[in-house]
Amino acid sequence: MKISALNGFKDIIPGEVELWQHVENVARDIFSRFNFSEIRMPILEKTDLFARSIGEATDIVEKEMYTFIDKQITMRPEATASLLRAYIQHGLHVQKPVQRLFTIGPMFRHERPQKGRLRQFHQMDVEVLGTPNPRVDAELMAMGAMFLEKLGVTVSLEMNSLGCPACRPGFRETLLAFIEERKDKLCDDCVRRSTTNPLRVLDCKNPKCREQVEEAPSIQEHLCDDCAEHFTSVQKGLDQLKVDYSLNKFMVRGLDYYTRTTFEFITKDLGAQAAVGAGGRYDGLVEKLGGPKVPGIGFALGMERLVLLLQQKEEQKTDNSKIDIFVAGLGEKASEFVFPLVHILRQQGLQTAMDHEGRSLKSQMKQANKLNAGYVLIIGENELEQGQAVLRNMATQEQQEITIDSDNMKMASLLMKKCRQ
RNA sequence: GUGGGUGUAGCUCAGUUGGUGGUAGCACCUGGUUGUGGCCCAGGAGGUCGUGGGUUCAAGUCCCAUCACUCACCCCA
Repeated sequence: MKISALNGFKDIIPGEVELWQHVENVARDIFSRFNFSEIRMPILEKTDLFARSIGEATDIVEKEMYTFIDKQITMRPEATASLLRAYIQHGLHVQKPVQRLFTIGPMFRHERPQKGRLRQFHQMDVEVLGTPNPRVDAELMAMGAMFLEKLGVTVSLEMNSLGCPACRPGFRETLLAFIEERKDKLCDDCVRRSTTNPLRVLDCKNPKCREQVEEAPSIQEHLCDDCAEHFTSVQKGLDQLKVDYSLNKFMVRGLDYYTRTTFEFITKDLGAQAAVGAGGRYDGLVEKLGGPKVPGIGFALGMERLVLLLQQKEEQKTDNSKIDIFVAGLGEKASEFVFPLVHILRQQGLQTAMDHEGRSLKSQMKQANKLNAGYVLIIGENELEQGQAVLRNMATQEQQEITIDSDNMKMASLLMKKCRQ
């Protein structure tokens, strides 16, 4: 029986991994422009951490976590909880009143895989801890937009406010009353939601529910004064930074901890998985996890989704990988001479390849061509006897004779010069 | 957890009413050039037709089961 990877788990093989590196490189570039520092956390945490942060009643905690039951530890289903745990544990709030952190890595959720959704998936997670300032909300969204634009994916930004513990319960009641009136016209899922998470009825995909919900009360009109002021300030900030966005009173978020600002970067090109990035404010969460009473806001980008979008955009990304020099040794004697020389070239910093299979020169030339080598150094029995090797420039097809020096270091520095000029 | 679709070479796919697995394309190897790449030409290698049963003289093809993949629902990045 052939062994294959687990369902929902994927290898990222050469040819594809370059795109991932590209996404990460762009992210690190943009995030550092915004003064973010990287943090890396372990993948395993105590189960309780996620139960407390994400919410006991959410699907993620109820049935999607990879948990070692006997040890009460869980592979993280998202990054925010772990990041906050590290923030609290190391007292990062004392070192700096406002922390701007990001992390990149795998997350695990036992859901049924589909397009843009795997059981092991990768997120880039960005968090700002220690400031309630609505400008930061706008700044974060602007950074996300800048990153996605730099990558070259087109998305739309949608924003909403979910209020705070002062105003959301009131809205919840108003909404429940509205739902109760037309319960018979909603889908089964929505009837269930009305008891588990009424806000979720607002973003049901069912067209009939959408129709019903059209007239539903808007949370944006039920915010308390503080939340309303925060909400308008965020919008003002986005306007100042010239970030395109639209308000979506139906957008709610799945995780319990969100307060006030929530947002999503949405694409039409990924089927059911519309969100390539999403997040929001979570002002009570750090305290809830036993940390200082500090507000926070953050968002996550789904890397699989970004990579899919990039793959769709340009069918074949031209392979730019290139090596400096291919050393072709012909015959056993030459191979023996060439073997340590190649090592010196690598020590000197040249990307160097050679063949170990004793293949013909023609075959080795083909390999060199495939590797996109800048130069090929040809050394066979003849060259060894005459003390002259051939250096071929693959682009210009020009060849020149190089004196073979028994001192590999001298030979290497000569080749360095030739190859790098 | 629920529903639909698909499983043939490393990849993309042909395969007729059941009648011997394809000179198919890409990729790989060798040769055409005593020791010189891309293009071209010739040749080669590569398969338990997802797996296990069943029907039949005969199954890649029909039936059942199972596994995997995939899309969607739920949920979510």
